[in-house]
Amino acid sequence: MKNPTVEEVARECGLSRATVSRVLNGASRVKPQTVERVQRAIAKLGYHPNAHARALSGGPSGTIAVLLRGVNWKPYYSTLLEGIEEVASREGLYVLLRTRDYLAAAPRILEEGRADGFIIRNMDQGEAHRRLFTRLKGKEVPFVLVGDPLDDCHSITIDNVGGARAMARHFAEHSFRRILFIGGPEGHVDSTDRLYGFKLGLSERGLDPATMNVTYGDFSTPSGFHAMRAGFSKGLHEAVFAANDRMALGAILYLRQEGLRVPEDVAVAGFDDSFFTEYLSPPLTTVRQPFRELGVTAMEAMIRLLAGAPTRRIHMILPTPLVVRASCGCRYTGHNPPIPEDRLVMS
Amino acid sequence: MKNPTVEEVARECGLSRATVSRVLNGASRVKPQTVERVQRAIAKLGYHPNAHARALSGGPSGTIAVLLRGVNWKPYYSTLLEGIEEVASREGLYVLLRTRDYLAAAPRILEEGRADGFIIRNMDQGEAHRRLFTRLKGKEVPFVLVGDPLDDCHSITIDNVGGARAMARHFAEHSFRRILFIGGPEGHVDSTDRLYGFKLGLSERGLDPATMNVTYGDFSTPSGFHAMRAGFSKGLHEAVFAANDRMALGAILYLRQEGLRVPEDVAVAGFDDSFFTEYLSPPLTTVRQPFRELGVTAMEAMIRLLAGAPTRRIHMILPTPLVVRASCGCRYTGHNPPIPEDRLVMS
DNA sequence: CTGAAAGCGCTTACAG
DNA sequence: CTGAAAGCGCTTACAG
Repeated sequence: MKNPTVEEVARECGLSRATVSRVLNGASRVKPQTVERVQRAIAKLGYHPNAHARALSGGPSGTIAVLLRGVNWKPYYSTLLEGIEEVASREGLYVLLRTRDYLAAAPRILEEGRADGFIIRNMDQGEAHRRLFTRLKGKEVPFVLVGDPLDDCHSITIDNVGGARAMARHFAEHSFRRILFIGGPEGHVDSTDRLYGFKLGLSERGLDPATMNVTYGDFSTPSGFHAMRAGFSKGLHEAVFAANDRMALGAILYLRQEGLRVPEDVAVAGFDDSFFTEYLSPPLTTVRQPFRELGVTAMEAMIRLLAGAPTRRIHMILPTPLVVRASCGCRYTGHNPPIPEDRLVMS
Repeated sequence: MKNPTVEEVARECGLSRATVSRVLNGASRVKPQTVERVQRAIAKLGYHPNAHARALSGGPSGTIAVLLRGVNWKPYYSTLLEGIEEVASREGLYVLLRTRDYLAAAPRILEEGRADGFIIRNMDQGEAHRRLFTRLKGKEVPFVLVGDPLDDCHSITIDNVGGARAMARHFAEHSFRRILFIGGPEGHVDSTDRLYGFKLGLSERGLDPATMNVTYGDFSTPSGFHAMRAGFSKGLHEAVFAANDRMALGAILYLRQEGLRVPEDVAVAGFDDSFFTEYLSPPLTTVRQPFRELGVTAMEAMIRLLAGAPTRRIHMILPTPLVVRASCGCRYTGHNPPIPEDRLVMS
């Protein structure tokens, strides 16, 4: 059974295709009466405009391409996408998701006219990204970056520096002296920013960042384990700040293996506030990343760009609150035994 | 700068649009020489066929709609999508992802011609799903179900029954007698199947399933905690099997609070093999869900359907291996301290 | 406020 | 093996 077309709607209500099309698109200069006639016919026939015909004749495709780096899918992408979809669905937009070698796929998506805009998780491979961005600008297709910001692009970022800085201050309140920082892959923007913010916070409290030890992992739990061991060989630390929660977990596993108690012997903190942190023993002190808000904000920015609004660069930095639990040595009066609802449901 | 069109490619190589179009689509009856001429022109101009024009004139849209229930995003969706994308990108297909009220969105996606096929996570709301499936069949748009199978639809499922049954047998080897099953929401297919399989396994080993206690949660960690408490009030159990890992975690948290040791006092097992299970103390015995394979298999089935192949119903059930660690009382010689790579990267 | 007509960029019988 | 022409379903100046 074929879909009805504008033609048939027009016949149904005794008007022309042009008129039907007009009421379909914002009813500019159409008699209210006529609008109603058309709408009745549309309802009666169960008419839906064909997306391709629409896009081909100059309209928008109604879809936004979301490009995320997919090597090692990250569960937080779920939350990010949730935020993106929340806004997209409200605006009647569709999401074209691409996580596999998206740098290669993006130009095709662009040239084939499949997306009205792009939301891109900018991370490494700066050169290749640059080329993509230039191309997008050439075509005047709007795009917003999530993560690593660039001066001349719209971007939504998380306050890595501020979060780490707050953690440093908290460490200072505990009067920790011998501190270990476990970073992600060397050169990774997020990790670098967190290290920077952490050092900043330390010096603000009169501590010399140079006395701090630094080892590196790759954000995975096992790498945290090994980075902790490497740090351990440089001497005993009172406190460890890992650039993400999973490495913090790895560090805890190592300390436990060595018979050290957390936080009595060594305090540990992470970054992300992943769902499991509150169930660790002790519950992990960390920094919360607002993933859902990141998605919402990025898509809202996209909506504004699509509306052809201002040329002012959008540069937003979302706050990253400190979440103090017990692994730093604080007394945790929080939700363990567990709160009624998970923030993140896993099955 | 505008994209080149077939017209321009045709002019460039001195041929007609028809011919160019032919080499674009499988080069049926075109002189090899000509093919080459056209390809050169395409390369020279950096030509990409417009997706909408193509779809409008009878071709495929090249996109598959993936519908997942989004209320409470589940991290395992990341892994499922990874599998789907792996195959999709290999086949040059795009993924239109929808997780928000997809039952309402699906008809629009269908009628607007946005997808050549649908991959749908069928779970609850049977009636509404049925209507959607009928509609899809009416339009002859192929779709494959992931999860709950239906006789007259193509589907890829996970062996819930078999996995739970294997767990029951394992419990029998431990000679557990007083057993508690913690289910998901009552009536939830996955949970029901796991309960069924578990009972099956017990009776196969000469144990009477009727002696087992059952309490229910909603798959979240806190609900596992409370379900464990509810079970506790029915007497002491030697072993607990939770319908997923997060509830198993909740159960462990409750037992710990009560001063009971796992597995010495109470053995605990879960289902899913989520990333965190191996880092729990003790590492959790569970059943592995092959999420990536689920995605791969579903998309591969879609490819076959798109190729217009056989009308035989596709009904696949993927195996769910038992993962024996320490929480059941077995000696775990596995990867803790952690293995070099996470199966699931979290930040 | 409404309609007839051209055009968006492709594909596919139909001729040759 | 190749080309001229019609058509996919819509939108948008251009007239009126």
